[in-house]
Amino acid sequence: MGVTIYDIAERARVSIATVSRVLNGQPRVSERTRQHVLDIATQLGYQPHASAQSLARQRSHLVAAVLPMLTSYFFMEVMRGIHDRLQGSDFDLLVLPSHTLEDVEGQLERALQKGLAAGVLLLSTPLSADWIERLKQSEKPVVLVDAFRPEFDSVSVDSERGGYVATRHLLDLGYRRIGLILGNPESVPSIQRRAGYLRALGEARLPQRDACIVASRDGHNHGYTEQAGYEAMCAILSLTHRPEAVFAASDIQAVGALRAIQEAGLSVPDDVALVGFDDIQLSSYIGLSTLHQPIYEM
Amino acid sequence: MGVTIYDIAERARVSIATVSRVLNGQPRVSERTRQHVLDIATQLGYQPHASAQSLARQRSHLVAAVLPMLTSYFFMEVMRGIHDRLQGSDFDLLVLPSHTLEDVEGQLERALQKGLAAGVLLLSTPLSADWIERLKQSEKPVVLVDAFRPEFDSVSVDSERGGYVATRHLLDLGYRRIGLILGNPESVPSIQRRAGYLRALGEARLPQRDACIVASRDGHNHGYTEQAGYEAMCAILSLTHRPEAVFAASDIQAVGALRAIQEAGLSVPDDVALVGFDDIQLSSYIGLSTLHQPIYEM
DNA sequence: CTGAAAGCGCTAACAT
DNA sequence: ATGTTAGCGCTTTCAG
Repeated sequence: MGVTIYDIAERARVSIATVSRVLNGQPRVSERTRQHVLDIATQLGYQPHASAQSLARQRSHLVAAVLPMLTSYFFMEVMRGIHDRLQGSDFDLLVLPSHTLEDVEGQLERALQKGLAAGVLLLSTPLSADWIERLKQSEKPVVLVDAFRPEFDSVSVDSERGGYVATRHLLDLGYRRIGLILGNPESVPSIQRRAGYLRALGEARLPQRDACIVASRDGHNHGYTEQAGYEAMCAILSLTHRPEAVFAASDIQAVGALRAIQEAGLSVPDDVALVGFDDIQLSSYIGLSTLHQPIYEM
Repeated sequence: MGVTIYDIAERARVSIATVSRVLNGQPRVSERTRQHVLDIATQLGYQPHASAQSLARQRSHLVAAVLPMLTSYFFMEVMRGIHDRLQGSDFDLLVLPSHTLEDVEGQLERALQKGLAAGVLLLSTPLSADWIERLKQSEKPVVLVDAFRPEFDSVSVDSERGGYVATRHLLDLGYRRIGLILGNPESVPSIQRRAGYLRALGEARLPQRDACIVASRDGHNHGYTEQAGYEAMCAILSLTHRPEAVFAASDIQAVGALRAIQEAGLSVPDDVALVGFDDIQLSSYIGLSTLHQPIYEM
């Protein structure tokens, strides 16, 4: 069924060691046998057995990425970024997505499993002190994306900037009471967008009212759902001093928020201005600013 | 560095065979030793070596998914679908994304590599007769998603329906000359959306003008880019009988198309109506209709 | 119920 | 330049 180096060795009348050397491009082989072995290998359609190779070499060619399923745009961009850098590196990508925060631990466990991945990528992943310790002791290179810990190499996505820009936009339009709809409060992008939002308000010397900030506690998709947006907007609409404008941290939540506004018999933007974090429009602001070094390390 | 079954065997004063049996929940072990071994295993923080296990068992716990990077929405939904069904199956997902059609072959090769993946998932992937043959001989279970070949199990995404609904919508609004902007013509979703578009026109007994259908030949992201949408719209605008409405097969292309319209000094929808395949809005139409059986097979 | 031993396919000393 | 051999960590007969 599967062609092994033994099959090649037999046909080529050499030892498996020689075959291995040829296949790995090692020096101490005569040009003649090299060609011969190579010919037979292609002729037989040989493919190395990935697991056997990993076991013998004591290292795999897989990179595990633990990442939350947030908005599709975010997810896709991150995948694209990783993929582009993995191109030609002969590393393959193992994705360990997490719908909820609870999923994360299991996926981290997976990512650190012996003999599975050579390196670990953590995307927008909240880490407990406990896990930081385990990651450090894991011997595997760990890179954080869209999060920062002094202990690890990291790459960041400027979610803070996105939050700032969107809020600033509303301020420029003249709105003063601005609400904010976030995903789960522990979610890294939420924390950052919130920071950007607060920075914009601070610069405008406007009061920061906690009641205007509504984060979702629904764990599903880390709170980045239409339903979460709907509920958050309902909460905001019921405030005494209702905000004049609302910034939803993701487009999917904006859709839910819009529904809430309409059901309340209000209109956009006359009664309440609504700015979704329209992923496509704002894409230019989100630019992935990468630190290349860590990637090459793996 | 890594705890092996030898370490456990030594501490537990049993053979590695027994340890293996316990760890695999096999029957012929006394309850006493079972507990003992289990205790020591957790105490030592044992984790099986993934590659060693795959090699010995002659099967891996990985599923390879070859998928094109189309629109983020499509990508995400598909990932979500796969992930949900992989949940609890102890299979992990290896993603092999393709930016262009040329990438696909390399990824297919990867997916079929010995000892790597236990099963292969092909998403919206155009297959040559050559590859169909190789896939059939690969011994691995192959499942097609958003594509159909009698040779394999398949799951479909109703792109045809999406194309139909969108076109129908424009017809209902009274438009008669409707243009269509697609991704690469070979791309499966393009083919299907085109079919849906044609069906809608057919039902309305309207002529099908090929000039109104513009597919992208830019391989990048299979033609699903802002630039491709822009160019396609430019081509459409230059037609003698310019369409009154245009349906772009993806939202990202619609953005490019919009830019083209504006640059031409025209307005939407007065001069040209534009319907993007707004992923969020149409999400209900795209529903993944799944065939569960193949998944369980793997 | 448990242990010894033979692989799984490949790599990497260590010979020759 | 090439072959022999001992693992890599785990599973799985086959004996007992």
